[in-house]
Amino acid sequence: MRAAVTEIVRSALDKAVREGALKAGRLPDVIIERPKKEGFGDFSTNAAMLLAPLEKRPPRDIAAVIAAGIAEDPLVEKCEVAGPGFINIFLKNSFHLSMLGSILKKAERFGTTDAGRGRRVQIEFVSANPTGPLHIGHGRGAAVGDSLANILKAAGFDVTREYYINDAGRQVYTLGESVRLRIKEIETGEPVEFPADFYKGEYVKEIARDYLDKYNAPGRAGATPTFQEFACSAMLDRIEKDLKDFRIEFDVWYSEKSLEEKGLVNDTIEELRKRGCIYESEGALWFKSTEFGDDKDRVLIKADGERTYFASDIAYHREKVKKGFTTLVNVWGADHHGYEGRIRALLKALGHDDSALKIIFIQLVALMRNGAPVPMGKREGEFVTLRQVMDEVGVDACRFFFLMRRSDAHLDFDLELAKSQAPENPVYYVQYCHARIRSIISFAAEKGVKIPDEFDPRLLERLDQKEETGIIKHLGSFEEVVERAALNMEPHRVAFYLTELAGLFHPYYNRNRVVTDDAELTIARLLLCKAVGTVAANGLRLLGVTAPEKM
RNA sequence: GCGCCUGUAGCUCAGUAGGAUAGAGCAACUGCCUUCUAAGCAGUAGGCCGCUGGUUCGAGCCCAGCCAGGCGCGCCA
Repeated sequence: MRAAVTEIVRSALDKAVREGALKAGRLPDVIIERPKKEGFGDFSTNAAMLLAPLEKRPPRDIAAVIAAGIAEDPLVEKCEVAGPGFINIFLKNSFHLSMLGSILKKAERFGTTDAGRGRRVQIEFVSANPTGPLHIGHGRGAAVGDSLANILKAAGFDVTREYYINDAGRQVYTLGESVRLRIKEIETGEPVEFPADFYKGEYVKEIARDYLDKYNAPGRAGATPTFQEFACSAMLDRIEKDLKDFRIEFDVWYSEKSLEEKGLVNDTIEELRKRGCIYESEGALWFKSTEFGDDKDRVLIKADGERTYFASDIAYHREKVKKGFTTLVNVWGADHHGYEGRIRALLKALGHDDSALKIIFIQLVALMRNGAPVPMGKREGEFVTLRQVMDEVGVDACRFFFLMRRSDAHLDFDLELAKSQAPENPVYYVQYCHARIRSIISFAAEKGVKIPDEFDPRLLERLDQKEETGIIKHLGSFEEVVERAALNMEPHRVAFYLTELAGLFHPYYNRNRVVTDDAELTIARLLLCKAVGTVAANGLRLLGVTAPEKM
């Protein structure tokens, strides 16, 4: 929609240059915006103000020339110069009506564009350590990552979802040992003393019991996995199940352990060494990351010969780059922002442009109940799990709430609000918009009114109320919203868009009867309703939220 | 101390690439409505966009400095 208007303005500028009304100098990029005020038209441009210094003429004079050209376009109702030199463009209602027609035609495809031109994007998210269940913070990252992947796909990118499994190193070892102690506890019936850094959650006991059921059964023979292997894989199963129930599936589960097994960690260190980015000091092996903008150099191999976590991370990111993605997205908890510098340093050290890397930081979630914070014991593994929250409020509300705010802003998640079937709950407000439309359509069907697949476009001219035009205009901006959400990697824009759409539709419904004795008007309004329902469903799908038929 | 994020209406938050008189929802106040499903309507009120300076035709947005809150600054993962 905006593209069409951009074209109109551009050709008016070209024409002015051709006719000598403007100098043929460099024309600035045409910026088209949607004015906040209705009186400023459907679109406006500040092109004249940008040209003023180059033309050395008052912006309003230039605006008048351009506006005259724009006004000649058949799609344009009128074109005015306003304020310091804005050009306000008012489109003919027929333009909006044809927009509605094209939305109905595109149906579930409406909202998809080819802005990404098939460029490959990898988005790595969640990547929680398999040492405990997913908590509420992981949930937010999961919702953001998954929805962003949907949005990028809709905007024409080729998206791969990836989960990096930290199945090597100290933490999973400790998990295995924790399970071993619990098993001992069960077998001996005596309480066992647990070291401070061991995992003490209930899930460890469950895994211990599972292990005993499976491998200590009488008459069992054959190979027995290590506690570590068993515990890690059991934890991953749980995580995968939680995610699946949260409607998230990954294309790739990438194992940290496999990096080591394939010798990729060594390869990466060797490559860095060849590039002169490695040195030894105090018995440890260092990556000279400060040469590439990091705060301090980083240890890869400790004096005791152990690798650091970062050593596998450099190998992992080297593999990502080798796969040929044009964009790498990492969704991290805000507590990881200190890692950005070293990863960027690595990419630069390997000779790559680090601007391909985009890191999205997810701020913490504060759970609230009726406006008061829910106390979250951080110690002893007593955190609120994603499972608890999605079981309590439902997946739809949970996902929507995670996506209602910018990722880098703190989120107050009110459990009671999320559950309530009340207008102040934005999830129900939006979903109900869809359900209500389905209900209207089936009511019409009962009355024998069917929505035709093909119709005379002139029928839509009955949609002549300002409110109706307003809804159509909002529908028309959906593609731009998806595109912007994709390019800026801000899924919350879609959630806001949907809340606004519902906020336009509900009042319209309240004031206007759709199914009436006026057959033409009924069809026209049904078509409008259908379009709203389609866009609501398309938007909700991007968020991973269902669009119910009934509520 | 250094780095990152945040600071916008009573509350929770939007604010498009620097544009015009800064918006929404909730809460509050006034008056209505009860429907194709109740999640509504009309109106009112509410603001030093953390503070100070700068950049320019124009700043909530960009720059510098301060203030406040959160997070991070290991040969931890």
